[in-house]
Amino acid sequence: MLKEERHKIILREINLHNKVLSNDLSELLVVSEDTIRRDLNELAEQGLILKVHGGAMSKTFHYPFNGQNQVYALEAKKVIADKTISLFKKDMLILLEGGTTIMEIAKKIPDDLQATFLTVSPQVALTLAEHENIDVITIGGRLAKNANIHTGASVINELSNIRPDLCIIGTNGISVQSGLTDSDWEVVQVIKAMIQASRKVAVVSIAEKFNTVQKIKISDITAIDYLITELPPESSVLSSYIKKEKPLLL
Amino acid sequence: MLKEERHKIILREINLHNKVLSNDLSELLVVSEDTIRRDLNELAEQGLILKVHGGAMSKTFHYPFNGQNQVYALEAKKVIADKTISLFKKDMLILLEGGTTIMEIAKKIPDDLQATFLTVSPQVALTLAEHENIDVITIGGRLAKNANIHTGASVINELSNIRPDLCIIGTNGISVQSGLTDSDWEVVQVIKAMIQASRKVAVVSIAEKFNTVQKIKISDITAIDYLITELPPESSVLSSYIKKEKPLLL
DNA sequence: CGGGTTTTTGCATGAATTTGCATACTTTTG
DNA sequence: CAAAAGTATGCAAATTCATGCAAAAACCCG
Repeated sequence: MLKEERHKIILREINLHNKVLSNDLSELLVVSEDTIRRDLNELAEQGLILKVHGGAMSKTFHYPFNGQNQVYALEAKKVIADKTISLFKKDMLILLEGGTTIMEIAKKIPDDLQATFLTVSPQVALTLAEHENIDVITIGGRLAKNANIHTGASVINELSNIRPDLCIIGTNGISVQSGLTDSDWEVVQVIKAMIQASRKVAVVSIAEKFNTVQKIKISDITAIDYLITELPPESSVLSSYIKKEKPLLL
Repeated sequence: MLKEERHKIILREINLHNKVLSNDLSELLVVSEDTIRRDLNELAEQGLILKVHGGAMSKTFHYPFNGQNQVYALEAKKVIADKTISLFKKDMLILLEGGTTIMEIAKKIPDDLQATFLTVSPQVALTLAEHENIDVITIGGRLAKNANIHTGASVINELSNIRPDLCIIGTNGISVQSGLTDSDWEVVQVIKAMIQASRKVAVVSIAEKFNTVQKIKISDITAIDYLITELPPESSVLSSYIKKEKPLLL
């Protein structure tokens, strides 16, 4: 059997069934597993497949949603992401909302972090799934078209049954007077439930959103444990948000 | 024996079997392997064949993966998508699984269709959300990394509480003997529950997957109402799958 | 036909590729 | 954390390959 012939059969198997085990291939092609491994490595180097422990997978599944439009204030959001990730510890149960800032966080999570993530956003779920060592659980429900997060009674209900260590929400409006605000009633209900469920709440927001107010109130600032922006904690914009040392600035 | 004559025979052999071994050719044509090698090199230079270690292979057979990250057998899947969409009617409740074929369906749904879609795949959910007039409900759960669909007890449980009009599943293996099969236990449980929940079940699969068997059984062919491939319904490959006019071929 | 030229062929040699095994190492799993 | 499964690495045997060369065959043209 020619090597290239094996390669074709392997590619076919993967394209047909999305994944293969070295074990099965070695039986199917009647060669040693070493040879199969060498084949898989070659195909992976050519970028045709994705090598994983014990076999290989189709690349097709991974990240079809990368062609996103440009993210506004991307650099600031990356800074926020790094700060936020410093809160993540091993074996934590972490609840993530949706939005572009949260997406940056999901992207930048270190590959060696072991933790379980819950999210109401399909995009965030898919991004999280790229990291080997984390478990991803999606809280399903009606997909709100504008925000692309799951909403509705079932989401609220599921949230009432969990108790995450930490919850990260990106807000639409934040001000000392009105607290956290948003413009979509359904989304507000979900975020309220998220805050209610979690032991600690972190709000991530670029400085530009500070002192803006939307139509519907989510919560007071006092309910927030961490407030994370791209600015240094001692920044003057932030000082007015602090009452009795809460929230903690990062 | 003239060189050109040998070349013709070699090309015929390759077109016939898609590959040749230098060894076999040397016996067949009663010349030394060196000569065969020289022949193969010449043919390869003319771009007629693909020279590989130990022999040569057909060039045309060199696989339907055009670029990288491309969907395998995309055209076939688009044909399947069109056929499948013809089953969708106004106000239906339709349950979709995941996978590249289902993704093509999700993309091609007409914008004027009013219906509610349920899915266990974040990718499918996001794609569906692009269409104005449909409601999208994600069934959440633990995100299985390899298949990118939600699995686990919560998914099974949620599925037991709904009764969709139609369920579309893409299978991993399908054969008359073993029915629908897959290689991932968690995924199998979900698909079983999907079939159980739904009034009608449609299976979509490219013809290439027919008569392949994976390790875990999902269901018998008799549980399927519609079987949709890129081939015309009268195709001979399909006839053996029909017992008592079920499933209906599209 | 025939002699010179070109092309083709087979062989020898050493180099390169491929494969399976042994070993030590890493990852996964219960 | 220990057993099991999977992986990387080096190595040796077998096969295949490139190259140079000389003999054989084919070709050309008068």
